[in-house]
Amino acid sequence: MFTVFIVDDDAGVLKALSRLLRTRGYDVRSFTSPQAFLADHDASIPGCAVLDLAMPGFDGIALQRALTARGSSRPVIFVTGKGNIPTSVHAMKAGAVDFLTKPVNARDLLGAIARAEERDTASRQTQAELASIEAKIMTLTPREREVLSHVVAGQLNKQIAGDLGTVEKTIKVHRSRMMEKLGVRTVADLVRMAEKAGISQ
Amino acid sequence: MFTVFIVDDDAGVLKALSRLLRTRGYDVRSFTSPQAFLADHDASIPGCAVLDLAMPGFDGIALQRALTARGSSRPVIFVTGKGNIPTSVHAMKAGAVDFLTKPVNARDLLGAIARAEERDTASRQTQAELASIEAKIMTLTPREREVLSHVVAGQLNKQIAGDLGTVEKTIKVHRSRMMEKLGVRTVADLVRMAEKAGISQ
DNA sequence: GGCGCTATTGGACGAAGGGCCAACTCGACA
DNA sequence: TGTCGAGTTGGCCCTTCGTCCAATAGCGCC
Repeated sequence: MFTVFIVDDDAGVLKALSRLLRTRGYDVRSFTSPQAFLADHDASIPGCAVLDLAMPGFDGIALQRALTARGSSRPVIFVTGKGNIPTSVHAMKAGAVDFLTKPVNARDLLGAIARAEERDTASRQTQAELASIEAKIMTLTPREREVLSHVVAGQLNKQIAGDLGTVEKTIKVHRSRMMEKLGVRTVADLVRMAEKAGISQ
Repeated sequence: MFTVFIVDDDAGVLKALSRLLRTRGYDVRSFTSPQAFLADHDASIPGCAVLDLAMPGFDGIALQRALTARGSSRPVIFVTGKGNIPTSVHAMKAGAVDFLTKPVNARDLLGAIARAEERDTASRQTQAELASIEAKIMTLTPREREVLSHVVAGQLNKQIAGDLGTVEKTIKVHRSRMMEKLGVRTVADLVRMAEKAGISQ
């Protein structure tokens, strides 16, 4: 299920868009103010935000920034009645999926939402992958982590032992347990996993 | 040296921007028509394009598309006197670095060009890296390439031999020559190189 | 003091990797 | 016909890796 969070201070727009999107199978949640949207916003729900640009006190751009600031990668689609080019460009540079002008064309909006969904899905997938890897790395002991970084650097057990001030035998044990905990069987898989986690770049 | 290719049908604008950019140390090349710019355009020169959006017959957006179509990743900055939001959004989605409105603010333009330079440098670096890897892979014999893909998949020599219908000894020879040609000494380095080249995803 | 976790090390053995030397086959090319 | 590159294989030897069994030592916690 994909949720569209609509934020617009115009109740009429909110209602019209909600109806359109619900008929297309989206779960819709409407908010008349940015504050209401941000309060208790659950970033873990797959979805995108459709934001009105011009809202009193707290415009869409600021809302986009607030989302980014709190680490949410929620895709954003802007909808505006009185925007200008610099604003639209700024929004796009800040990562907006699209920037539509009112009256909103249904096809454009649905297209933008489809792209937002793709982006959200992809981003969640990478995030989940990264989180899974980091969780596994968390289970490693400090020594095992050291061995990990030396192994992905391509060092031999003997060399690692020298660097860590111990003997090859000890490295073998750490290495074996580390591979076991990370759930990989070959060095190739280990390196790919480490690359995703950004180890030893 | 970073070159700024300016395309504008207004000679006055061309002259003014050229002067500004030259004083900032950029190499500037001016064109009064998209055709003149595209003719004999050398994509190997580090630089970015500053395009006027509204030009007779062949607008900036089409020019951006033409650049993309011919495989050039030349960063593009738009400058326009009479653009609209949908156009600016489209340009940004197509990868434009920035979309400025006339009269162009010098600081904005210089900022955009600085970002374009960063992007160009980064893109050229990745391209060069990729080209270097692909060149090395080109020197491999077909058999060596097969062995390469099996090695980065984490297979043992014996398993590779089975898959390729030969014996372990033969694989060792191919493997050794392959590593030698690719200039890597460890499997870890090999996997990282293969990842960049998009092998076995 | 005992328990669990972490780090350490030893011996032993089989499996796998890698280098060196040598040789054979086959198709392309001069 | 002879040479060359590519692919193939053999033997020999050394290094490296992985694993099993076994054991010691320090540290924090109940």
